[in-house]
Amino acid sequence: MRIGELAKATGTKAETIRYYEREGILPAADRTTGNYRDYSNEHLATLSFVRRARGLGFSTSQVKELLTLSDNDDKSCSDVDQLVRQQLKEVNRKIENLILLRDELSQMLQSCEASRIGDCQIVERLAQSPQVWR
Amino acid sequence: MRIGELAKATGTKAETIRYYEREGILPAADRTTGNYRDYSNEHLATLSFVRRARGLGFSTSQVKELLTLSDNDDKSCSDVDQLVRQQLKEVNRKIENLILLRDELSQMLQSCEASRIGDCQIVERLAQSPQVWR
DNA sequence: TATGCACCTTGTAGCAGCTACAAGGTCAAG
DNA sequence: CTTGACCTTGTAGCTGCTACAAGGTGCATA
Repeated sequence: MRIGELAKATGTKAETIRYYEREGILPAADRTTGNYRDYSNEHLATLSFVRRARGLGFSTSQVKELLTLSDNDDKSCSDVDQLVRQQLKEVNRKIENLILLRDELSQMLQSCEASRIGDCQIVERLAQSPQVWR
Repeated sequence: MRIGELAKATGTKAETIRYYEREGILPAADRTTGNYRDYSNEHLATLSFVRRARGLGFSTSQVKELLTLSDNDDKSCSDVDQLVRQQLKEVNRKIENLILLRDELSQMLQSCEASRIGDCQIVERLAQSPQVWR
């Protein structure tokens, strides 16, 4: 199948697929006589895997690791487990930070609604609140 | 005050401060005879504002807007309110996505612990699960 | 006065993960 | 034989910094 078809099938832009090839994330495809990339079902499966892992927040280098691991059937499972655990931790960290952030933002909104007229309390808050972030 | 001092005072790298100047986020400072940037307390206040807003997840262009708004005292409050509301919405969206993501990741881990030996269930899941993300 | 050292200057390139061109080649339908 | 959809490579851009390199400044000390 050509790049456009693969793109459609996986919801990936053709440019992104070529980018993955350049980066060694997706193996290079065979070429047709007209020099078009010619993808196999293997490619389709791998690209789906890649997109899924990326969608789960794994970095491209983590995705590469996952792909390598999933190729060697022996001893890989604990390593994969480790990667997933690490990613889960990271996601939890992000969630916590975002919740703090959300609380601050909604407090801002509340303080604004309290002050009908006059100086904007939000701006004040932005300028003065304690530096809780990060 | 020189850039290093401002950097320390705000927890910002000097390079980032110069970047903000280039991008028109922070106004350019006066120069000393030796061509060093010489910052005022106004700059300090503005940079604190910028860092705080960035820490709350506002993009640099949103930060610019906020700064412009906070300069014109009239009619600005509702615009600021709008920006904050928009950002809050964005943050909530991110939180929801991350929670979905977390659930998937922990399900993966559970399926892995279930299968003591043999093929890695995580890899299977990565390859096959429905495309829930995004 | 010389020298060392911390600090500053500009300019440029790099990071991730794409995305968006431009300029041209291929191929099937009409 | 032309049109138009698709493909090719190459390069530059996006966000928000960060990290150099090569050189200038300013102050304390020998």
